[in-house]
Amino acid sequence: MAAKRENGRKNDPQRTQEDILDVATEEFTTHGLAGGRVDAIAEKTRTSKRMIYYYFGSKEGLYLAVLERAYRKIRTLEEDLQLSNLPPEQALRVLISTTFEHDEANPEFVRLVSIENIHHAAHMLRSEAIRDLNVSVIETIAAILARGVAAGVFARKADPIDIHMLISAFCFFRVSNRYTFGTIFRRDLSEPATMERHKGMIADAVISYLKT
Amino acid sequence: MAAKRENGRKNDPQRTQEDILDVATEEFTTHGLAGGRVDAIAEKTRTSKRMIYYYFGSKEGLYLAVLERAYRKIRTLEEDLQLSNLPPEQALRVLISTTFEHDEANPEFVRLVSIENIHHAAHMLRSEAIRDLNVSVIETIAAILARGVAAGVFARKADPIDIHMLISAFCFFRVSNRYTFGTIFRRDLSEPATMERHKGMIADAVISYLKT
DNA sequence: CTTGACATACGCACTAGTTCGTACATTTTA
DNA sequence: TAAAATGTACGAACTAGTGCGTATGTCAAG
Repeated sequence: MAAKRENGRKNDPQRTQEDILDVATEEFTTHGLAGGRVDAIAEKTRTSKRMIYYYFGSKEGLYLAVLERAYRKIRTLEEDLQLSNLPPEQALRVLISTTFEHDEANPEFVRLVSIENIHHAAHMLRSEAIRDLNVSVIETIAAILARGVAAGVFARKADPIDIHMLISAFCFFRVSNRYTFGTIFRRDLSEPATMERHKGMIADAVISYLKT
Repeated sequence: MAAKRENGRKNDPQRTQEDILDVATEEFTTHGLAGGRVDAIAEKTRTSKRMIYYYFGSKEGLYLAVLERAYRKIRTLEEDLQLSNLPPEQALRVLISTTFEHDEANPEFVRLVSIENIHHAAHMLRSEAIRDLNVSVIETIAAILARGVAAGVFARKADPIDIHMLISAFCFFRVSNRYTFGTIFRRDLSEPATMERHKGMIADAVISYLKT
């Protein structure tokens, strides 16, 4: 919006807040909630610590803002996916691909969710915006499964939430457990060839499961 | 080993250390490494903070000891599993069942691994004991897969580490993401009926994948 | 179009409380 | 008595949060 002038201050609340959230996301995802330092965030910001408290009230408030922004980002990406035209099997493959690539492309989000689980999802509980999410994915899957069963391509009547979990678990784990898994098995999970193989594997596993 | 006498102190270093480790495990798994408080651990212990530093040197030293003990506990459990007598498909089902139940029975372990991943597996790297683990599982899976392919029951030549990941991801995710998943989908993952269904699902998914 | 009043945006430097770690004293065991 | 094990009390450093003063933008009155 407004260009930055050389001399003197230029008020730009929106940009200041975005800047704080960017830095805070980085800090929290690499050190956790308790491990993240407000002073460290302040230092890496264009602005000061005082501003963090001015806008977000507390460390927890800042963390919650980071979490909500991360979820909001996803929602926008998940929405426009036209699957009802595709045949069931192909629709499912597209959905799985999308989930896979999404987790791969958003490790900060994956890490935030991991952190939330360590804290028993305490902050998510307080945010209605977040809870109401993800439900759309279930409806999408339910529709695909129903079409598949009706068309006779899927033999098994599976629960859509279970299927979502089967897909999500694999895609999420690849990112969330990248470091321990990589260390133990000396394997780089972010290598393109490995990624492609894994993407194919989870899709084949889900589909062959449904066909049996 | 040594019984506790009523009057006066009874030196029992082993027991003291075990006690500290028990409490520390609880503290770290519920608050993370940075969030865990040494003073809180000391208070819940039969002994004092001084002893924590006497035996473990530092907070990180204590954390590492907790981590190593958790891994050691697993190794002992995983060893005696006689699968080479069973037909491949059944052997795989037993292995999957074991993994599933193991993760379910050891949420502290799952949480420690999650915490390690947030810290980029930095502590695991420094512990040789931990790195050399898990390799036996891969050999077990490799043997089962080879037998299955030879016998013609498995059509697909899969990589054992990939298969381990497919299994492990699902079992791990159910426990590690219990809170966020439960919150979003209002589903209690520790319910017996749900557990049984999921255990069957992951086994069926892996096996139908290999048969395709 | 200038001036001044007021709300919002911002920064410095400080405080109160916490947290890891230790010096020192003491007890138990051998 | 020496060595190992343990308890108490304290300190140095860190960390979340704040008091207070300043800059900037807006809008209405002159």
